[in-house]
Amino acid sequence: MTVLRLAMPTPLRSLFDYLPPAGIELAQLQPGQRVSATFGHRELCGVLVEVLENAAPSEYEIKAAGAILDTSPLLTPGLQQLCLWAADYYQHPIGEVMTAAFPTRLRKGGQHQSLAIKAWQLTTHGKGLAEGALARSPRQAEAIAALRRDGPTSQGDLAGAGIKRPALKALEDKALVETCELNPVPREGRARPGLTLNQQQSQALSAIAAAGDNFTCHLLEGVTGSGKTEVYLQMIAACLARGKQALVLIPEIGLTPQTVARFEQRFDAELAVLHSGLGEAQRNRAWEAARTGIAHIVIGTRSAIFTPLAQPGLIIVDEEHDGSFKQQDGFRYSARDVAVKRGQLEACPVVLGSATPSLESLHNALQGRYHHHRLTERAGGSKLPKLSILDVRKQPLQAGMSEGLLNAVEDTLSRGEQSLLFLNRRGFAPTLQCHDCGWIADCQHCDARLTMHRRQRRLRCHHCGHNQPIPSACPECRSEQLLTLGVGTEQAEGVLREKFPMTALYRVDSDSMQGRDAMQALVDQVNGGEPCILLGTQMLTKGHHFPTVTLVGVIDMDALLFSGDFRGEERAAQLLTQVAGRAGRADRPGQVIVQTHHPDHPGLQGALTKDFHNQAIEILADRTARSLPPAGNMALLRSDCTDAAQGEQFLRDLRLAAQAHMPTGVTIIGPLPAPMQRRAGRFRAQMLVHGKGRREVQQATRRLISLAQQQKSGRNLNWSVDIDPQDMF
DNA sequence: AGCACGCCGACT
DNA sequence: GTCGGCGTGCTC
Repeated sequence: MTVLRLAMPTPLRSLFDYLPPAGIELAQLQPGQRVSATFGHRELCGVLVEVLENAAPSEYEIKAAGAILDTSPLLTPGLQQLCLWAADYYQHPIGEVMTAAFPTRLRKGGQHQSLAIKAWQLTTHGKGLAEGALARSPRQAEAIAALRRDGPTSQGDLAGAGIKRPALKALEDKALVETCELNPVPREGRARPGLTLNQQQSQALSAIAAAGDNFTCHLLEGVTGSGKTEVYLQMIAACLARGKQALVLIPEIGLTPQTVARFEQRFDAELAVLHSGLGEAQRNRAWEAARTGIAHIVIGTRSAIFTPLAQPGLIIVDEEHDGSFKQQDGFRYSARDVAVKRGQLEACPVVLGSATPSLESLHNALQGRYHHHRLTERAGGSKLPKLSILDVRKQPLQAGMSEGLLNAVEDTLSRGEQSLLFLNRRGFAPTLQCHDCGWIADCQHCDARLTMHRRQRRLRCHHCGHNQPIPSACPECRSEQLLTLGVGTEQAEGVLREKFPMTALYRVDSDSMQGRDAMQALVDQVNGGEPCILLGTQMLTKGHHFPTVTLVGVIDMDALLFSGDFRGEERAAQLLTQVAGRAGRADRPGQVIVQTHHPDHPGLQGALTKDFHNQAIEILADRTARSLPPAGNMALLRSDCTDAAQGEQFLRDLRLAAQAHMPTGVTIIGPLPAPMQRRAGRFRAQMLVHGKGRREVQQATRRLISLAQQQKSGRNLNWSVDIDPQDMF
C-alpha cells in the first residue's frame, strides 16, 4: 500500500497519512508538492513530506487525499529538510513550520503563478501575411513589423515602443496575433568593481572564498566602520561568479531603502527583496524569483531564511547579534541558527557578521566551530570615539541631563557639529504619581505603569496598547498634586528646545517617526551635515549611520545596566558599542559621554578599559562558570491564561509528572511567575529547563511536551515552548 | 487551530 | 417547544 505522509497546517505535532488521490501515478508524486486533503471536517492544503511505498496497514482508516496541487515541488529538497530539522529542534508542529515556508496565497492552496508575463506573438496566419498588407492601418502594420522583428514581446515592451492595445486587439480579431506567456530568462549576475580591501578584509574574503561550495561557518567580527559590508559585497560577487545565489538576512530595522540601493548600485543582477511591508503580489514574485533562480541575490528579514533557492551559494546574516532574528511568538525560531543549519544542509558557506557578536557566535568561533575573522581597523584610518563616564550623583539634572552633558552638546554645536543623545524611553515620563497619597497610574490589563505622553494628553501602556486621558486629579484622594517620575524622550526634547532654541532638533522614536519615509527623510537631513541634535531611542542605534555626528550622549546608562536578565550585561555592552559606533566615522574624532549613578559598575569600567571583544570574552567566562548559554542550554515552557492560579498549577502538575523522567544533568526551575505576570489581561508563568548539554535539554523538553499534551489541566489554557529563549519574560 | 457534537437556559 | 451558550473531543 502506498501512503502519502503530509504536513498539515494544524498545531498538532505529527504528520498525517493519506492514500494517493484516485488516478495519480507514483511518478507524479514528489515531496515538496502541495496536496489538498480532507482533514477532520474541512479541506486543507498540506505539503507532501514522504511517499511510503510499502506502508504497513494502519489501525485507523486512511482517507484518500483530494488532489496534487503542484506539478513539481515548490519546496526544494534542501528546504524540506530544513523545515523538518527546525520542527524537531524547536519542537514546533511540523505543519505550521512547513506552511510558513510558503507565501500566504500558496499556503492556503491558491494556484501557483509563475513569473511568466503576458506577451503577444504572430499567429501562423500573421507570419504569412504579405508585405505591404494593412497599408490603411499604419499602427497595426507597425505592430506586425515589430513582432516579426523581435518575436514574442511583452505587453509592457510593446507599449514602450508605442504599440498600444487597440492595434493589438484589432489584429487579434483578425487572427493575425495572439497572446502568449513569456518566461523570464535567467541571466548572468555581475558585480561592478568594488573598493580596494585592506589586508584584514582580503584575508576574510579569501578564507570564505576558499570554502567554495562547501559548508563552512564564518564569524566576521568587525568594528563599526571597518568595512564589513564591502566584504559581504565582494563575497556575493564571488558567489555570483560561481553561478550561485546569495541570501542576505538583515535585522528588521536594517532593511532600509539605502541598504537595497547599495546592492543595486553594486550589482548588475536580479535582486529579490522580502520583508513584512510587502504586498501579496510583490511577495509572491520575489519568492518565485528566488525559488526559480531568476534572482541572484535575495535580501530579507528573519522569515526570508525559509525562502527556497534554486542554487544556494552563500548565506549572510548581517548584525547577527540582533534580537529581531529570533521570532518571539508562535514558531520561535532563530533565523541566525536556522541559517547555519541551512548552510550545512545545502552545502554552502554561512557568514555571520557583527561589530558586537552574540556570545553564542563568539563561543562557537572560539571553540573552533566557526572560522573567526576580525576586522579591527576602521576604513580611512578614522579613530573610534573616546568614551568617558559622567558621574551624575548629586548633580542637578534637567530632564535627566546633567550640566556637563548639556555643555558638551553646546560645545559641539558651537564647532558646527552634530550631537546624538540616546534615551531608551519614549513618552514624557514613565510614571505618574500622586504627591499626596502615593497613588501610581497603573495599567488595568498589565503589571506595568502607564507612560505619560504629554503632547497626546494621554497615559499609555507600552505593553498592551491601552490608553486613557491624563487625570486632572488623583482618583484615590482627589488631590491635584500629580507628579511625573523619570524622563522620556518627549521631556528631554522640551528641555533641549528651551536650551538650544536656534538649533535643529530631531526626536527619533516610534511616536515621532510615523510613516514609511519619515526615517529616511531624517537620515538624509542629518547627513547634510548642518549642526543639529538627534535625540532618540533604540531606533537611532540600529541600521542608520550618521557619519557627521561627533558627540554621542547616553542619558541613562543605568537603565541598561540593571536589566534583570542574565543577558543584560551582554546587551548593555552591545548597545553601548553600537551607539558609540554612530559617531566619529568621518575625519573628525568623536566622543561618547555616558551618564550614570554607578560609575564603578564593573560593566561600565569594562567598557572604559576594554573593547567589546575583550568585554565579551570576560562575560563569556562568567557564563561558562555558571553553565549559562552559550555554555549551557535552556528551554522555556510558558503558560498564559486568564486565571492567575491555573497556569502555575498546570506547570506544577507538569513538573511533578516529569520529575521522574528527567535525564541527568537537567534541572527544572520554576514554575515562576513571569517578570511581568499580567500582560494584556492574561497571566503568564514559566518554567525553565536548564542543562549543560543540548541533547539532554532537548530530550527533557520533548518529555515535558508529551506530558503537557496528556495533562488535562492544559486543555483550556495556552502553553508554548521556547527553545534557546532570548528573553526570559 | 477549527469544527462538530452535546447538553442546559431564555425566547418567538 | 427550539435557538444558541461554550465545554469537550477529534483531526490520518
